[in-house]
Amino acid sequence: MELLTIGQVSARSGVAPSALRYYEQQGLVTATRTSGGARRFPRSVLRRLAFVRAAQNVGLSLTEIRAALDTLPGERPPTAADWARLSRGWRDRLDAQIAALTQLRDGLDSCIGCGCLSLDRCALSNPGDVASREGSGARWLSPLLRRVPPTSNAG
Amino acid sequence: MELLTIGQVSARSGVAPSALRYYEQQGLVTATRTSGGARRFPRSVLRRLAFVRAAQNVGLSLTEIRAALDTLPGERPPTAADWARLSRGWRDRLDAQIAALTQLRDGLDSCIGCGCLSLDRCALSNPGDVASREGSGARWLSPLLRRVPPTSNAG
DNA sequence: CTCGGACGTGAAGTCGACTTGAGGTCAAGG
DNA sequence: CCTTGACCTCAAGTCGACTTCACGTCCGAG
Repeated sequence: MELLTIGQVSARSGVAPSALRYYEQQGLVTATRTSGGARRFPRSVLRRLAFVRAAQNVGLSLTEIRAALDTLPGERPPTAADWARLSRGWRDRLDAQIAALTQLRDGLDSCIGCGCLSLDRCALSNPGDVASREGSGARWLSPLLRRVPPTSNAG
Repeated sequence: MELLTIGQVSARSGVAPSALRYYEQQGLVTATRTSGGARRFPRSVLRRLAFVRAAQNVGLSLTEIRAALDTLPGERPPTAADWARLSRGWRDRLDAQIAALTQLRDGLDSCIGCGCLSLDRCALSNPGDVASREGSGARWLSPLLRRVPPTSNAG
């Protein structure tokens, strides 16, 4: 069994068929077609999906993930080293996210006592001390802590 | 100057007028009206907005924030202790978020070497070891690390 | 009296990552 | 032959937190 149906890929990866079709549309995965038009995925799609999943957890958008995947060789199958290279940059991202959250928590600790919540001075409502520098932008938490895909039924 | 116009509130809080109208609609803030129909906000709205902002940074949805705000007394103006009470529960949330991210990062560290990215075993693509337990749900990172409001122009 | 600017409203649009729905095809089994 | 189930496509819907738009109003200055 060399090629997988969309149902098999879905079952093995946990990614919904509709999401797989969407991913194909977005160029994140590719599939050949049977004479009848049904998708057939190579086994390697599972690793690709794992990468997508991991990248999402780190906070990358599908666009960014696509860009990363596009740097894979293409002729030869990607090696472990390829995957490692792609995910190396994530550490910084995670470190930044953790730092931002930690700062927020520490701000919380110091704020709980006073209940100040001053728009200007409180580390909670204005973390990173970035506020009111210029009129235009970049207040509050930078877009470091971004969405992680909503896990539909774990609410 | 006891009451503030929407423009003044916006300028002092960094919250766009459209957002302020939206917040009023959602019951997050209240405003009286002039004879002409223009909103007039009490100064206390600034503290409320700071609270909203902080709660968003911690990852609460506006619905949750509204629920929290609804527990405020209402007759008497909220005290520092009130605000502190509301934000006390956030620490756990932040701790959980930090823990999840840290776990993810540590998984990354151990994965970068091998580049495995196995759907089943890799801590990166399958953090928390929750996977493949049951067929239905709750794989991947739980919805702990959720959206932080998109900071419009800080991209 | 007119103009500009700040404000009002309700409806519709935006973004990301999908899901849902309607309607159709294909292969296997009874 | 007919059904069932897995698959297909394309369009539209969903969710959250807003923004944008089109159009109308109020107020003070000139």
